[in-house]
Formats: sequence, structure tokens, C-alpha cells
Amino acid sequence: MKEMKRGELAVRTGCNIETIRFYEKEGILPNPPRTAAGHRLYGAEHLKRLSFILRCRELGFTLEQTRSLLALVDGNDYTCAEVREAALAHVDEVRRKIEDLKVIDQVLSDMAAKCDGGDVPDCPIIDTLFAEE
Amino acid sequence: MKEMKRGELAVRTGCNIETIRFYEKEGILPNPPRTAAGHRLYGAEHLKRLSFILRCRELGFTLEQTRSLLALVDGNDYTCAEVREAALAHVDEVRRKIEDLKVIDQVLSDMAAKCDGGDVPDCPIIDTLFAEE
DNA sequence: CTTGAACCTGTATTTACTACAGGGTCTAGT
DNA sequence: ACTAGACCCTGTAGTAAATACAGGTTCAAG
Repeated sequence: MKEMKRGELAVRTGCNIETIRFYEKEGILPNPPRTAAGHRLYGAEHLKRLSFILRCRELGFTLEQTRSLLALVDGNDYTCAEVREAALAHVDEVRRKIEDLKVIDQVLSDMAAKCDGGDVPDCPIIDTLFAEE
Repeated sequence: MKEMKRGELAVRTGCNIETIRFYEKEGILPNPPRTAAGHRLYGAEHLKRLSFILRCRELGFTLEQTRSLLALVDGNDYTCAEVREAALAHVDEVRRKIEDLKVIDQVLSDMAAKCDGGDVPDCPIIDTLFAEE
């Protein structure tokens, strides 16, 4: 039974120490037991759950989506199909974002290409940004 | 000299009406003259400037970056090279974001591929998210 | 027994808006 | 002239997801 305090949990997960408290307040990480003096004591379950949350966040799930995923697991009545659906919906969203960013990349690159980088106070980029409609 | 109130400026730019006030408070959109009763009166300059801001935002520039771009223009002493540099730096950032999202796409797609979408309460996606290391 | 690291709490800040509440004003129709 | 409703004004609060700080305990090492 290896227990640890907040600082160690932070180091072991790579999570900011304040974020742990934030997740607890949000109710996504359960309140851990405390020492007599009030220090939080985390166990293997907390470590596992926090890692899960951090991994979801890295994958671009919102905290609410992460919460839903965990609710499925906690309820213990989820099906593979449900989880798969959530994952695929998120993939769609990620792909939409990629497309949006590609358009931005293209527009900016085109603008920059028209620009000769000269020393004069007149720039096609600025002109384009100011252009009507 | 066509002047308009806040509502019309909002409609003509597609900007939320509250956002106009926000930009004014932020000092990125200049305080317009007012009618005797205190209603804001915008002219062609404001329309142009707000459009510029909105276009920068669409291209993913932060409000601070947009402010810097406008500061260059306002200072009237900018060079094409400066603007080009800002644009290209932003392109780099956009491309980094695209790469990050592509990794996420890949990871999620791989995970979903391992999932048979069955009706059982056991899912490789969840397992992977919970996995150690 | 002291000192400094680590912990506790509550609150403020960040980005870029958006959304209210509680008023004043303008305009079109009667 | 009057009134209804659309518009405008202000200040403030809320959103996501943390992060940072102030001011105060507690723990561990020497």
C-alpha cells in the first residue's frame, strides 16, 4: 500500500500540483483520505485515474468529455460501442480543426508570398487584411 | 459620411454586438464619438479597423498579436519585412498545431481500430487510456 | 529546536468573449 | 401627443481549464 502526498503525485504524473486540487474541486478526481494534519494521501487508484484524465486531455478531450468517459467506467455498465462512438466523434472534431488550420496556413502563406520583405512601409499582407470583404 | 450605431456595425461586420464594446474596453478599437444621448457613432474607419481585427482573429492571431499588427500600422513606420516576419512566425505556429492534431488523430484512430464496437463492458480504448506508463 | 521544504486554504488571473440585469432613448404607429 | 417595442447604455458575472499567489500549518533533517 504505497501512499503519497500531493507533491509526489504531481511529480509522478507530470501534472501541475495545483491542477490536482482543481480536479478534486471539479469532482473528477475523488477526495482522497487525509492525514490527521489534513494532508492528502493518494493511492494507486488516484494515480491511475489522474493518468487517465491527463491522457484524455492530451488527446484533446475536454474535461467534460473526460468526465463522461470516466462516468461510463465508474458506472461499470458501458459497452465498447459507446466508447468507440465517443472516440470517433472526437476524431471527426480533430479532423475538422486540422482542416480549419490548413486553410489558415494556406491563406497566410499566400499572403506572405506576395510580400517581398522590403524595407518600405507598404505591405501586401496589411493591405489584404484591411481589404474590403 | 455615413455613420452608424453599434447594432449596425455589428450586423455589417458579423461581429457580436457585445464584442464591439469589449474591443473598445481593450483599447484595440478606438472610442467612437457619441450622440448627445451617449449612443456610439461609428464611421468608415471603425468599420475598416474592426474588419481587420476580425480577419486577424479568423486567421488565428491572438488579440495581442492583432494589437501588435495594428500598432505597427498606427505607428506608420512599419516595414514589409516586419509584417512578413510576424506572419511567417504565425504560420509556423499553425503548422505545429496541425502536427499535434495529426498525432492525436492517429492515436485515436489506432485505438478505435482495436475496438470491435461490441456490446461487452470491456473496451481496448479504455484499457489503453488506463494503461501504465 | 530551528529552518526550510512541502502542505493547507481561499482567492485572483489568464484568453476572448458572451450574457445578463436594470435602466435610458429612439422611432413608428395610433 | 403618446405608447410599444426595438434599440442603446452601464456594470458585472460567467465560460474553460488551469495557474499563481498570499498567508498560514506541518513535516523532516540537522
